[in-house]
Amino acid sequence: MANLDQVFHSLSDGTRRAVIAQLASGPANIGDLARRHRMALPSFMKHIRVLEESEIIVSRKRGRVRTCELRAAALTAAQDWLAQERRVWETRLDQLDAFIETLALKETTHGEE
Amino acid sequence: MANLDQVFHSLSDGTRRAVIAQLASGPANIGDLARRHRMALPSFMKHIRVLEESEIIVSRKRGRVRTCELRAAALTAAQDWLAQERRVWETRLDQLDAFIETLALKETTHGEE
DNA sequence: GTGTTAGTTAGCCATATGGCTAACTTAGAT
DNA sequence: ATCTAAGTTAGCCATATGGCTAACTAACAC
Repeated sequence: MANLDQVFHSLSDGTRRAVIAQLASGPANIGDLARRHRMALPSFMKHIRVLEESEIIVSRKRGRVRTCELRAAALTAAQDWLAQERRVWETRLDQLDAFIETLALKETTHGEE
Repeated sequence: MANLDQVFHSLSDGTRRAVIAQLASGPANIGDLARRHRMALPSFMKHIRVLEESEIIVSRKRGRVRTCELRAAALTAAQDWLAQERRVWETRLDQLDAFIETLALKETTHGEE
């Protein structure tokens, strides 16, 4: 299962996010991907490996070309974590709102006494 | 504005994610936060600084205690990026489905000829 | 078979990361 | 005025990161 540390680490680099964006519109092989990022192949390969270890992409080699493909599951894990935290955060703010509302109400009541 | 590199980097560490989770249910001061993570204060402070530089939290000091609070905007930026990529990804899969559907239809038609 | 092409491996380098201790600075408490 | 508590700063250390070049391997093209 995708490890959040690795997934978020993968996402923390612009080159890797660009690769993800490209793969979202369909599989591609490493050469094509690398050409768009002015970077030596071995450097680029490190990014591919990071993405692969975090299970954001999978790749397989046929002949001498390796093609990469996006796996959505890891990204889903990241989204889920964020969504959950947002839920907690928003619930709290709602309760805070409600609390302030009751305070305001009381003051009005007092004011009318 | 929150920088995605920094935001995702912040999220790539379990300690920092735990801090975010705690702050989602309300502000807290650094001492309280640190106590839950068996870690020397200066080490913990580095995490706080990372979170602050990525604008995920803000903090201010009153007297000698510093209290931290979550800022949702940075997390929203991360969520938005993920959502956008998912949109591209899913659109493509839908089109792929549709394409396969038409293929299947054609075959059926041919079969009936 | 000789080249050429697509990846890969090995290894170098500078900087960043994530932990620590020790020593310092204030702010409150007595 | 002292003592204590909450942060902070400085600096050490091992490892990770993100880039590079050079040299190697394995396919495909002629």
